[in-house]
Amino acid sequence: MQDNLVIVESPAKAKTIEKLLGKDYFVTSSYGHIRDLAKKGLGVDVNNNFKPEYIVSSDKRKLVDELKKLSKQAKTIWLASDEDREGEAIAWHLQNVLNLNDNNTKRITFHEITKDAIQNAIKNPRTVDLNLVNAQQARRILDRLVGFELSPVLWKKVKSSLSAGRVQSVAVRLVVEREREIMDFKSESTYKVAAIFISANKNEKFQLKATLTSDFKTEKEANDFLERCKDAIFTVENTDKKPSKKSPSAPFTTSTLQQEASRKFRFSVAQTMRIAQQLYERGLITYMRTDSTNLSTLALNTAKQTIKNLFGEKYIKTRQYKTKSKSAQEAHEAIRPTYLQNMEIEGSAQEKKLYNLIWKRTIASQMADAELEKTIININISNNKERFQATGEIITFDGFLKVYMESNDEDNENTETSGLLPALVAGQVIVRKEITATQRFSQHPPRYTEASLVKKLEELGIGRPSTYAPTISTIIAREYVSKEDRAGTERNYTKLVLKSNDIKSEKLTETVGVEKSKFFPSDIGIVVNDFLTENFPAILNYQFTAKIEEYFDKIADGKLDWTVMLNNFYKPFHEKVDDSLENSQTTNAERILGIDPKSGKQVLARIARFGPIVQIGENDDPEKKFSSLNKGQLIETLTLDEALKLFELPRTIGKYENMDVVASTGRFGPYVLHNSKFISMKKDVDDPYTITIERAIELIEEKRKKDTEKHIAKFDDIEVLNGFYGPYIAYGGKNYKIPKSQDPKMLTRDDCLALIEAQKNKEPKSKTKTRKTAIKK
DNA sequence: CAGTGAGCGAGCTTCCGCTTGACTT
Repeated sequence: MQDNLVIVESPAKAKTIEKLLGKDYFVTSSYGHIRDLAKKGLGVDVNNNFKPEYIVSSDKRKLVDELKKLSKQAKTIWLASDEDREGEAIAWHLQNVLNLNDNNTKRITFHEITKDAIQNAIKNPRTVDLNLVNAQQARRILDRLVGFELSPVLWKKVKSSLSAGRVQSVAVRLVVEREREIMDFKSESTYKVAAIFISANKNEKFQLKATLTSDFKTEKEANDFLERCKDAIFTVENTDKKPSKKSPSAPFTTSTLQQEASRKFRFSVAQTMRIAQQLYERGLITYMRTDSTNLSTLALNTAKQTIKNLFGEKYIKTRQYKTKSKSAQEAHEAIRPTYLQNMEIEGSAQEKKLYNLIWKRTIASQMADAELEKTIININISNNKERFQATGEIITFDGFLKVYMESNDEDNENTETSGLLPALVAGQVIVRKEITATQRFSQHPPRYTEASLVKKLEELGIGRPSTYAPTISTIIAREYVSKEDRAGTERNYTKLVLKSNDIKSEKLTETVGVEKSKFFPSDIGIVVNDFLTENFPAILNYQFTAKIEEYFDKIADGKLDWTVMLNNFYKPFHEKVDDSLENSQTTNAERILGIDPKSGKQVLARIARFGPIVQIGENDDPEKKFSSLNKGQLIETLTLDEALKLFELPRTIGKYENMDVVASTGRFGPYVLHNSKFISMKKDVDDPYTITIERAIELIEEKRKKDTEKHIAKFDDIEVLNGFYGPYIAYGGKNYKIPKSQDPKMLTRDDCLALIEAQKNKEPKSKTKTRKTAIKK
């Protein structure tokens, strides 16, 4: 056993550091925090200066025993957890739980895993910084108090098992408020005018695209303008050339990586993190949970060399990026390839893609600015005060654009910029070839994607790199929000075209409102948000986290006592909790929609035990009827007509083989019911309100055919079936794989039994798993 | 899997941030 025991947070990091430190050091890891507030109850004694009750979590007990043993054998213990608030707390917990002595325990930190940095750290040890630890305790305890006092209020006033917290509740608020902005949004149309000009001289050939600098509100105005253009003379007023520059973006942090992977590859944030973790564990990239844009000197030098080799000296520009977020704790580097000279790696398609993206972003960040030349040509209209403008942009030096271009959230369809413009001179007359006025509609603010929500949270300083993905999972798991697609609707628009001396008006249609993987709030999400913003505005305030972070900073600087800070927060907060438990209304989002013309009874929408419903008849009406809302419908926006339509299902549409055929919508979408068999309707093809008996029979027959194909063979109690993932064997309620080498049609009973036996033996030992990720009931 | 929509009320639920596994379909 070595004399020196070094404890870091992550095992992958431990491995690299051990290599750098040599044989006198044994490096191991704590796997993050080793203990936490007690799970049962509050875990904090609010009447005794917020004394925390810390418990080593069950899945860490073995590890802690191991660390205890190792620390007893070592002469010196080096606590090398991260340099931030959480890392300091980990060191402190280790010291306490492992009963480490002050005289042989040393706290070291480094933000670069290089031999120099680590040896330097070893030379300059310190003791655990209790102020920083206290800032972490304050953070931890405040989050516990908020979460564990607010959630029970929701259980009582809204629905059991709900949750609230400093981070998740604000995330939900963002989604709900965006949806409300969209509900209130009134789309307005304008007429945008674009023209194509050609030369007045027949020997000179060019086409110049230009747009009018102002829009028209109505079709009449646009038409009048085109009328005037008929006789107008178009003259180049002036041309203007301006050089401009584009600079590369900073290297990746967790959130920018999530955003780019989402925009470029449509990865979910969890997916991105999973892939990045694999790259990290294989030693291919630096740590993937970071808010730092910092690059090590080693990385800067390798980048320089790599750029020089690939593109030449003039593409190099060494840059050090300042980390934007104030809360940045600079414990890590930016996310970058460990070996920048490797542009590509081996691995799965996804790993290759993500790695290459990280490589490009890192290399680009150390490359020269791109140089552009922007040309603007203003075109005067003889009988109009408006003017046309053509803009062109050419790249005079590509610089970093050679490897990387950041994607944009908004698809900016309106900005039309061409490349090189024809060389025109002021005073030159040009001729119109075509002028069009197209009706365009203003768009509602975009719904959040996973990545854009993360971006927004980061801007507000809410959440940390390690929690962005879990926060998204939580608000989905609680069913406050859902990630959905929407088909979009058709919209008519008008286009006026002036060609020669005719103005033609065309009626066109376009599809609008198509959504892919966007966040929509649920009814329960809306109710919970409204309740919380009404009763606990301070906590739901977007600035709340930023404000308390200032206090945590003061605690870390030793300028504020953490218990004083907590007391100042907790007293009014807890009073509000008590007051709310006592006095606030329980809420079920009830909304009266109107009167059912058939029965004359009241129609009402509300949240019931299993979700949102509409109800015809008062609560005390013994003949009241219910129906669930369809997917995508919200209580807040449901109309009386939509509500009544829900009661048209289930619908008997006819008979087949002497049995009723019923169309309806269930939990899994629209279906046809026949002979007590359910057959799903085809998405975007069938509609339960309009489906005919002929089409229903088609579906029934189709299903039957599929079912017969499903059964490949049957031997008494063993069946060979065709499943979603291919053929398999079903026996005793369990499924077994069929190796690719065997033809499922040729299997005998004995073959099957052999396969079953073979797979039974290597059945995995069942481990008890209890993690918060499995939140579903 | 394609329903229910209350009801006695017991007993449970819940936070945020550090870390990796071990589940399979």
